[in-house]
Amino acid sequence: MIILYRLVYFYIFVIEMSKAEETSRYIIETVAPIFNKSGYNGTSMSALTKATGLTKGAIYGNFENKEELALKAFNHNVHRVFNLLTKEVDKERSVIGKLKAMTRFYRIYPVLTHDLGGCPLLNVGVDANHQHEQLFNRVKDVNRKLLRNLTNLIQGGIDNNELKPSLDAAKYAGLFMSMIEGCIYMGFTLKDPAFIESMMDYLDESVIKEMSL
Amino acid sequence: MIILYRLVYFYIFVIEMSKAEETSRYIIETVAPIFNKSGYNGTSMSALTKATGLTKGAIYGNFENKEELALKAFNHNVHRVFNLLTKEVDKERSVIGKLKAMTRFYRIYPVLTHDLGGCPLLNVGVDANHQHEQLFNRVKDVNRKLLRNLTNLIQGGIDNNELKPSLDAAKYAGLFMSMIEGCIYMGFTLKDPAFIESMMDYLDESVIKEMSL
DNA sequence: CCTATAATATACCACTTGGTATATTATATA
DNA sequence: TATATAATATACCAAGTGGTATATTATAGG
Repeated sequence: MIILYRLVYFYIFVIEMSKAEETSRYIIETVAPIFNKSGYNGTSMSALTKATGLTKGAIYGNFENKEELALKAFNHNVHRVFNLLTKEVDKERSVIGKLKAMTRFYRIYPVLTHDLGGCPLLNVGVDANHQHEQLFNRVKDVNRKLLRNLTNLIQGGIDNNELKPSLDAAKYAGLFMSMIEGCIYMGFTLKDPAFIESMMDYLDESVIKEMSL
Repeated sequence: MIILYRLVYFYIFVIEMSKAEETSRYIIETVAPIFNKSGYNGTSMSALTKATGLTKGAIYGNFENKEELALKAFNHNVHRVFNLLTKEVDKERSVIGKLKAMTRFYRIYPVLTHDLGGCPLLNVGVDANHQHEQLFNRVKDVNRKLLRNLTNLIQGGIDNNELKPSLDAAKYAGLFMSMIEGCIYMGFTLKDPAFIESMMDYLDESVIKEMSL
C-alpha cells in the first residue's frame, strides 16, 4: 500500500515536472551558446526570448533570474564539452594513451564547438572576471577540478613507471591546460585552427615525449 | 611674413588643442583599465563619468562615442604593455637573448599589469568576439603584427645560425604566443602567478633550448 | 466534460543605457 | 578688462534593461 502510494506520488511528480523540465531543457540548450558567445552583459533577456520563441513569462517561470540562467548555461556548456573529452580519455588504458586522447580531442575542438563559439572556460573566465562573482567562482572551480584530474592522471603515470619520476605532476598539468587554452584563444581569435593543430603536434611530439620514460 | 603667420597659426593651434588633449589623455588613461576589466558591454558611460569625475559633456566633447573611447583605450593598453616588452627585447642583441628577455618580461607581467586586470589582447579578444567587429578586428591586427614580428625574429635566428635550420618560424611563433596567452589566462583566472612562472621556466628550459642549435 | 492547477503570454514597472542640445564656465588674446 | 570661443556641465531624450503581477491558455485527474 505504501509502495503503491509512493509509486503514484512519483508518477504524479514526474508528470507534473515533465513539461516544465522539457521547456527548461529547451531554454538552456538554446540559450547556452548565446551566453557563451555574447557574454553575460552582452546577452539580454529579450535576445533570449527572441531566440527561444518564448516569452518572459515562460523563462521566468522556469528560472529565477538571469544569473541562474547564465550559471546553468555555463554548466551545460562545460558538461557538453567535457563529457565528450572524458569519453575519449576513458577509452584508453595507459596514461600516455589518455594524454594523446586529449590532444586528439582538441584537434577536432573547433568543429565540435563551432556553434558554441569557443571554449566556455576561456570565454566565461575572461567575461566574468571582475564582473560576476558567482559565475567566475564556478569557472575557477571547474578549472581547479580539471587541473586536479590531470595532475592525478600524470601522477598515476609517474607511479606506474610510464612517466619520468622527476616530473612535477601539478606543474605539468598547469602547462598542459595553459597550452590548450592558449591555442584555443589564438585559434578562435584569428579564426585559424592551425594554432590548435600546431600545439597538439607539439604536445604529442615534444611535451608528452619528454615526459615519457 | 608667411613664416611668422605659420608660426602664429601653429602656436594658436597648439594652445587651442592643449587643454582638450590633456583631458583626452586623462580620460583615456582613467578609462583604459575599466574597459579592460569590465569589457565593452560591462562598461557604461555613467561608470566612466564617475571614474573620471567628468560629465558627459566633457567626454562627448573629446570623443565621438563609446566605440571610439573603447578603441583608443585598447590601443593605449596595448602600447603600454608592448612598449615595455619591446624596450626589454631591444636591449638584447642575440635572438636567444631576445626570446629570453620576453620570458623575463612575462614573469613580472602580473605585477606590471595588476591595475589593468590582465592582458588586453586576451581580454578584448574574448570580449569583442561575436560582439564588436571594429574592436575585434583591431585585436586581430595586433595579434597578427606580434606574430609577424616574432616570426621574423625566429627566422633571423635561423638565418644567422643561432637556431635550428629545420624550425618552422611561423609555427614556433604561434606556439610561443599561445603558451604566453594561455598561462596568462590561467594565472589571472586562478589568481596564481605560478602558472606564468612555470610556463616561462618551460619556455626557457625546454622550448628555447630545443630550438637552439 | 469539469475543474483545479500548471505553464505560458501580456502588459507593465522603475531604472539604466548611449547620446545630444543647450546652458554655463574657463581661457586666451586684443 | 572685455570678448570671442573653447571646454565642460546640465538637463533631457527615446530605447532598452531585468524583472513582476496578472491574465490567459494548456493539461491532467476526478
